[in-house]
Amino acid sequence: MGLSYAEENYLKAILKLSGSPDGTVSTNAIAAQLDTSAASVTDMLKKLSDKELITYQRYKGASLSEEGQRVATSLLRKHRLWEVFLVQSLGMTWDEVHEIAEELEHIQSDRLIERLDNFLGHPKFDPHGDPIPNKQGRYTLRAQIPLSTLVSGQSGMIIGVKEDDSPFLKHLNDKGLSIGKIVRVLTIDEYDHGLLLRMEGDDVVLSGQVADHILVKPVA
Amino acid sequence: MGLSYAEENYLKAILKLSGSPDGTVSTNAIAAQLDTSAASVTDMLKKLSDKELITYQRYKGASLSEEGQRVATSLLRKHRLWEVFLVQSLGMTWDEVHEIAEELEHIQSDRLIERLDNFLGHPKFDPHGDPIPNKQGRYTLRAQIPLSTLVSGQSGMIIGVKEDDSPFLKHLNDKGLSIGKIVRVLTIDEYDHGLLLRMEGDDVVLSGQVADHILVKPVA
DNA sequence: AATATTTTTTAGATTAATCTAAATTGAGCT
DNA sequence: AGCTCAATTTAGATTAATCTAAAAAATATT
Repeated sequence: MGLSYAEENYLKAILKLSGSPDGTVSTNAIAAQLDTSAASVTDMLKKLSDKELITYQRYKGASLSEEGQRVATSLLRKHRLWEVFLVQSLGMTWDEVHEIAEELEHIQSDRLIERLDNFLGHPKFDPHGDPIPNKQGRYTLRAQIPLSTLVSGQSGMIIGVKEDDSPFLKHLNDKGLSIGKIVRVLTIDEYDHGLLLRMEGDDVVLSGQVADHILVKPVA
Repeated sequence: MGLSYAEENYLKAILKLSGSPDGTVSTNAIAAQLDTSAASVTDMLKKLSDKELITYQRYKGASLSEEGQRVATSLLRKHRLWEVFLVQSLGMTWDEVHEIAEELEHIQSDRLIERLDNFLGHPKFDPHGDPIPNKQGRYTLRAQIPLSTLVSGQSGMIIGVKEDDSPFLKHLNDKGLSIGKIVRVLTIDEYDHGLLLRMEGDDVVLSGQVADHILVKPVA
């Protein structure tokens, strides 16, 4: 028997919040992540615990079991593969694909996903620069650091973002920033940490907060 | 606000059963189609009527409203476009795509569907030979007749099937029958109406019932 | 250590979709 | 017109997921 959308979303939230695949997560943190009440979370944690998808102790929080990790990682894999498809094949923009992938990730068919993976050429990263777990749930970690940590004169290739929300991604798009682009830091404001960047000849101004949420790979 | 999966499935069932986009459908027919109880159907018909997606009169049956037709046809469009994608792009077989498309058709995004349609080259028919409604809900009807109506010596190109269920499609696959193949009727059994066909040099035997569910376009 | 605060859980209700069993309606047949 | 029977609807329950408000446990503060 498959899991419900709700159950799957809880597992994803726990994986996301635990950061490390292991690690325990509080009821309130999950409630905030899923924008629901703590009481609902408690109910669901009991159910997931009964199904042995998580380890749960009253008042102590929850962590994914082996099986729970498997399921959650598989959802991540599906989500990210669909995002690649939407951007690469259908030509959608990276700021509009997240919500659609949020629905597509629940489609039930292992065969479909393996075919899709093959069709896309086994990509290792999604359009936001996040790594795509392989069939076994393993994924490469990429050397990525916030753009805000570069020093004046240094260059970096944009490989991802920390925030997934649409307004933020749209903001980047508007500035011409996207995956693969190489930027060079011209100046950094000492007071507010705002950046002046040069990208493909154009100069772009970026606030410190925004630069903090853009991930780059340093380039020689 | 979008509709629930359940509501969408009822609209699809009504469209399918009414044959002609108009035409009224009985409670029991819907219950049989969706493999549910008549009582459940009554509940749902009331709800859909409140939302003005159908016209419904107690004890008299239901028919789609303008808006209901729009929604149901759009579902058909999505279902069939996804089937084309699964077969054409991912290389799946026509007997395994129906159930997956059954899930994919509920994904909410008009932009996604228009992009997919474009990506696929605006196909007019799905892998089962069924016409794909355009954005406005209109679709071409193709001159298609059951294989069982051909007479001895006549040839036809396979363009579709009446049954969508997997065992049936698998059966055809096993016999080497698929969309686009041209078959010639060699003999027809007078007693049980079984057929002997020639296809690409090979001879294939088919029961009358099966031939009745295969759609062909007569070929000179 | 005792108290105050925060977090989490329990209790009790609600909504959507479904079920079974019983009552009602409509249609066909003498 | 009256009767019978199938089709349909109503009544009353059930399950999953959610909510609010109140109680209980854990944590922090004095």
